[in-house]
Amino acid sequence: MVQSSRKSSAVPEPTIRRMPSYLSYVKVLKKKGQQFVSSTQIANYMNIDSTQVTKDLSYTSIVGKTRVGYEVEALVEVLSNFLGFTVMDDAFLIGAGSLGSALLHDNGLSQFGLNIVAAFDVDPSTIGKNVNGVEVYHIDQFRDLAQQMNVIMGILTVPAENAQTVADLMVAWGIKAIWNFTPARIKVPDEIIVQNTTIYSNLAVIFNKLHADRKE
Amino acid sequence: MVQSSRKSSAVPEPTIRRMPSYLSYVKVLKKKGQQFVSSTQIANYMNIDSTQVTKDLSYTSIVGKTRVGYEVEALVEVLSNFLGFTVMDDAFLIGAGSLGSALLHDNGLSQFGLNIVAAFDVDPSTIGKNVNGVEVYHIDQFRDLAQQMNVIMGILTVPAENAQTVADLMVAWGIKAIWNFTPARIKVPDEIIVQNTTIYSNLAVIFNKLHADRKE
DNA sequence: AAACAATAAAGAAATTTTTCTTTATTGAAA
DNA sequence: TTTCAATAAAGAAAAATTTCTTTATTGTTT
Repeated sequence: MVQSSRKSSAVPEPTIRRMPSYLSYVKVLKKKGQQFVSSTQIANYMNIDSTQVTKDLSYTSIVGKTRVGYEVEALVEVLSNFLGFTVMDDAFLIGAGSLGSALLHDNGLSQFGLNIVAAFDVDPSTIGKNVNGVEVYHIDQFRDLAQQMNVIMGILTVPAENAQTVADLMVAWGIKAIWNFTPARIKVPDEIIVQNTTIYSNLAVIFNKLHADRKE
Repeated sequence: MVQSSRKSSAVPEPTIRRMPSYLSYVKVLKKKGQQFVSSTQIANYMNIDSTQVTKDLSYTSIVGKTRVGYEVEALVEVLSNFLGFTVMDDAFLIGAGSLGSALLHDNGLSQFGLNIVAAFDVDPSTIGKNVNGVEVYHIDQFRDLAQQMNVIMGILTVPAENAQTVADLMVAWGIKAIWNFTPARIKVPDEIIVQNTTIYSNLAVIFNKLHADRKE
């Protein structure tokens, strides 16, 4: 079976995944007043090879200076832009349970270009509440609000068994991307972007390493 | 700069990362009473190539039957064991803020072999509370409890600026693996396993795809 | 009973990603 | 001023991962 593969971009996904960490780090340096940072310094922080950093940064417009490194301020600027963190995108969050409200509490998201404008649930005890400045509505109000609000992303934090149902609603209501925090794999039309984020994969990786250690 | 690379295992990490999803899915099938599952079916669910599934499963001990597939019950068993989800490991969680308590509320973790036995914080308003059955202690009590409890993993959900300090404590107190949910990159001795889990990487990937679409 | 179709498995090929090597540049030290 | 060392950048090589191809098997249909 062959999978349809939209050549997502010229930039390797591993590179994209490392960049937010570079950015976090360089922001700290900026705060400290450091003016230049070398690939070696970033690599040391990240525990990766320095040529990896150079190569990753070569996908952006920044150019480093031999023997000096990259200008910190410019690098923050360039990375933020490159990653799309400077233009704010609006999102809805559906499922205001424990994970959902943790995300609502995470003010870091807005720093990375994501603005959660409203949350939805079906649980009467959460509806009407205001979580860290975000109003929780009944899910039936989703459609009306979505049209008013020009929201392109839906954050899916409902129980796994409801994931597909809610995803279908999201698609019907015009969402472009779904950030799926449930372990369920949802089916959506090709043009909809889905990003699955499940922490259990990470747990598996840890256990695998722990186990390997035990065997050695 | 060359990085020390402990050849973590013979099994590719991407494979390890996909396996928990296979497991989740096959568990659902088991509940439904389905007796066999083909690589094609799993691949279809996961939206990946079916040979990928076959190859991934070949790292385990299971053997499929031509024209039939894999026995569901056996597959659940084999995958759970392979991933180390059947032996419960004990963990401490440090930082009982919004993300921390979301993790405490996630009963799925115990299904995947992780048992959070205690939580720690410095905030007087959370100390002494019981979150979903887990007691929250002052961080000073960490050492005593760690020795009593044979805990091998520390879950790090403190603010980024405290990550290194707390990681140092964890190491000093004999933890073997750190699951780092902060954006900070921590420095620990080589033998300590660190797994960084930051959701912002996923956000970057989504934005990258959204952007690519806009450009097309 | 024979032909067919769906599948697992193993290995080869292709692709992607990382690491290595080389070169040129430039600030700092001698 | 000259030499040295640290660095970025580009390209080559290596390694890892995914996809493709082939083969053998076996349930189902004719």
